[in-house]
Amino acid sequence: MTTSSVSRRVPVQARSEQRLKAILETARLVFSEVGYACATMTEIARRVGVSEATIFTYFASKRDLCVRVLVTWYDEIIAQVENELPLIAGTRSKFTYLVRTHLYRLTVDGTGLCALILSEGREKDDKFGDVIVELQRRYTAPMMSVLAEGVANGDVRADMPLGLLRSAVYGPMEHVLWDAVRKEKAVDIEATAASLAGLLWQGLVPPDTRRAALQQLRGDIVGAVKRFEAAVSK
Amino acid sequence: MTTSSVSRRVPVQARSEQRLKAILETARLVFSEVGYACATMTEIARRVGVSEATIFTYFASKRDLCVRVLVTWYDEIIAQVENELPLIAGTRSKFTYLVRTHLYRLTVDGTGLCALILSEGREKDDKFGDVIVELQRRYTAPMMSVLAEGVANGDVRADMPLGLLRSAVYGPMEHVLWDAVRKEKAVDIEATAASLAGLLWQGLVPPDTRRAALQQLRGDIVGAVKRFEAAVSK
Amino acid sequence: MTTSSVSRRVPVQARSEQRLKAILETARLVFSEVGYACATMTEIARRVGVSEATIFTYFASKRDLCVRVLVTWYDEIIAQVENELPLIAGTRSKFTYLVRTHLYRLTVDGTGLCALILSEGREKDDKFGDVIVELQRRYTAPMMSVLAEGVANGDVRADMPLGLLRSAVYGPMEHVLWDAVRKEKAVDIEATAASLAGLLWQGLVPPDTRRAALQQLRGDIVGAVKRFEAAVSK
Amino acid sequence: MTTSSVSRRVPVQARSEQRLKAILETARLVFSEVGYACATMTEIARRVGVSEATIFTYFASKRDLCVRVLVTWYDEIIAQVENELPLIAGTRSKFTYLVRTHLYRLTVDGTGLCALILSEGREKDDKFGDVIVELQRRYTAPMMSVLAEGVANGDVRADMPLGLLRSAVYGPMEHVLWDAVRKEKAVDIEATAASLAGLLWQGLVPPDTRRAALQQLRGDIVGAVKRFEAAVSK
DNA sequence: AATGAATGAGACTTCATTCAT
DNA sequence: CATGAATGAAGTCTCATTCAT
Repeated sequence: MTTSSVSRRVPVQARSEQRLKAILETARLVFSEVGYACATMTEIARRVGVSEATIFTYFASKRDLCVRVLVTWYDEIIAQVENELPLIAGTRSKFTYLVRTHLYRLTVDGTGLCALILSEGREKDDKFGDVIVELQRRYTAPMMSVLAEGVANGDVRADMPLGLLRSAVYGPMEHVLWDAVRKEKAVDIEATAASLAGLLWQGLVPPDTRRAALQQLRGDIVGAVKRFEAAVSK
Repeated sequence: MTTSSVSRRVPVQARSEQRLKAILETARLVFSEVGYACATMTEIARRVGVSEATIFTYFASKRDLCVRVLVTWYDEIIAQVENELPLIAGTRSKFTYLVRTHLYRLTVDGTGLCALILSEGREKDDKFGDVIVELQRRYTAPMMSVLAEGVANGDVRADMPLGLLRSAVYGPMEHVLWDAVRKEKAVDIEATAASLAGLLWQGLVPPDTRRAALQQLRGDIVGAVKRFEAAVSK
Repeated sequence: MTTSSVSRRVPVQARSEQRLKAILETARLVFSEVGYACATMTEIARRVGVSEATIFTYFASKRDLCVRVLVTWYDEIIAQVENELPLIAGTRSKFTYLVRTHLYRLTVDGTGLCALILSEGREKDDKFGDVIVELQRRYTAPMMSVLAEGVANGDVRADMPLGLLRSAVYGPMEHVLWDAVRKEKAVDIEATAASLAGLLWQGLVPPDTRRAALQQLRGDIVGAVKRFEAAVSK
Repeated sequence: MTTSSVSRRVPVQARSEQRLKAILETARLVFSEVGYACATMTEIARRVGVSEATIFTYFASKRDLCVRVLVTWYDEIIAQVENELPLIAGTRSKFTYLVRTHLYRLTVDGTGLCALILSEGREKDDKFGDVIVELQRRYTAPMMSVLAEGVANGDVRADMPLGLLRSAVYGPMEHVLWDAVRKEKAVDIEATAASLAGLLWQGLVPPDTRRAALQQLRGDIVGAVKRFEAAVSK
């Protein structure tokens, strides 16, 4: 009311876009906090400061709003990763980066969205179609690449399906965060990320690394002996 | 249906207990499938083949029914573990057993209950009071003991909080199963359990034990060789 | 259970009658406490210590039970009054007796039944038919007789319809008791009865009896004196 | 119906306020007729001609609706009395005015609300908190003042607690009206008010008024005699 | 006679969604 | 574009009542 009469020169389109963003952000919060089923359009509208009807001029339905929230969220984080990951070298470094980033994201945005995805993503009557599955696939793609790469160059064990490795990586992180939320205690992201990355990486490296190390050691010794014999025989 | 037409000699009490069990089982299914909020008494009643009102003669409320479902489920699995675990010797064997059992349970009952617990366990307005938290604690107690024991006797790394280890263990399993559910493909429990247990265990052992020793040995030899070669080449 | 095997020689009929009485008494209590609508068969059954179904073998319906409760209650009090009233002589004494008795009854049984009658007796869809009206009529009959008698012999004012007098008498008593119940404070029946009876009786006596006579006498004397003075002063 | 086809120029706001009033009025009726427990939102909605849900956009709950009905009703009548009472002089005139006004109110609105207040006001589980008690207090405040005033200046007997006087005053009126409702016959308000006020007032005046009249008479006579003797002795 | 079990009908309440303005 | 108002559909829960045993 007060605002509209004074605010000049805000292009019509812009106002709409701001509003759209506001709704998306608020919805993200609300869905995060209480889950899809318990979230109400009334609450979202109230927080944004518009009427419920207004939301329906931007989004066709509650479901639609939720999907857009998820897509937006994923897009942000995927973009970030796609920007930063290439700057990092080494399988292990990349792995550690992804772990930290994931943990960071979840912590900042609450685990709500995560829970949302996990909870709602599994309904039989695929309320959200395959949207979530696809987003999840895109989101985990970089990690999958890193792991695949690792497998290829021998940094990562090749004796398990990649899918299992992915679970072994993402599972703990979600678990850590739910724990944190449940106990309402803050997580020391950096420390946790480092610990988890360490533990997981140790689990991920080929179990034969030690044998390999032995092989290498033997190679070294054999080489040294050979060189020694060569030197001696001169 | 089948029963009702000829139902003879079903002792009065028995009928009631069967009903109770039927409701519990059906409710377990329904809650698993769609979560607490989306599950409806109507649907549960429909599947059991009774009127909604009947359910309310057995359970005071939807919440009550759900709590009883969870308690029942946990009680079963906890009992099983408490029976079998003592028969197993060795930290690693116990660990592997617990992983397999957990995986097996989740697979058989669907991950629904698991999701239920994780989703509903985190609501601010503790709809379920501390019931869930306590159940969860009892359930994970054996694993925590095994890990603690391992830490004590040097089988398990001592450089991380136990809580983190727990997350590192349970997280992947849930993840694996959601994946399976999402893709509606069966899980080869034995194989998956073996793989996961292997991977996780490798992550759990103290990073410095044998490998570090190997590294040191190799370092020593390489150093010696170098010094020797240097001496020779002079 | 325990009882039935030992209790010998209680004639079948008697057991039934005891039970019937027990139900009636409990129902009276419950209806008194919470009113017809809020009273539940479950609660009554629980207090009596029988199953709900049992009550339905004694009473056709909740409504029926309630009517029987009222009839029983009225019958008791009506019988009492019909026994005692004839022993009392004098309009005013009878009046006072009735006031005290009414107050006493209501206080002992709680005002609940009274409220019940007043609340439920006025429903359009005469749930209770004319049962209540008729009971009420029988109950107030003695008081009406006393008042009519009083009017006949000049003890009670004749310038108002009897119905109004009845209201003037019973209204305050109910009011007093509701007040008491609302404030949860005990009523000093004797004192209150005396006060009320006094106040009401003073209102009931013909306004013109003694006072009017007095007025007239005074008028006469004053007139005579004036005339006399006038005559003298001339 | 009539409105909807042509509804022009009904200001947006107005429609809503009309609705609110319509609901309040209808609810007042329904609650009056059948009491709180038996009144259903369905019935109220049906009579107003809206859906049940609509009512819930105006009132948070059945209880809320009922409270608002009561408050509205009381506010109206309290306002009226506070306007008119100061214009009247003399304890007795004020008393009579209040009796007539009360009777009039109750007759117009039915005694239903009154019953509602009395019935619901006494529930143990203070469904309505102290709302009713407070309203009742405000409503009867003017009468209490008048009575207190009367006691102070000797117009009203001082030998009973005010509370008892209040009961003696309000009780009969409610009784009269219930009678009327039960018999579905109209009440001649003016006549009944006059009669009741007369009867009650007579009960309320100090019982020694007659003795006072006698005293006065004797005084008159003694005075006259004195004047007579004085005249004679001249 | 007594009852355990079951239920139909209906209560209040919530909420996503529509629509005229 | 924004919204006040309205609502249908559905949800949880209550309770008097029935019936086979």
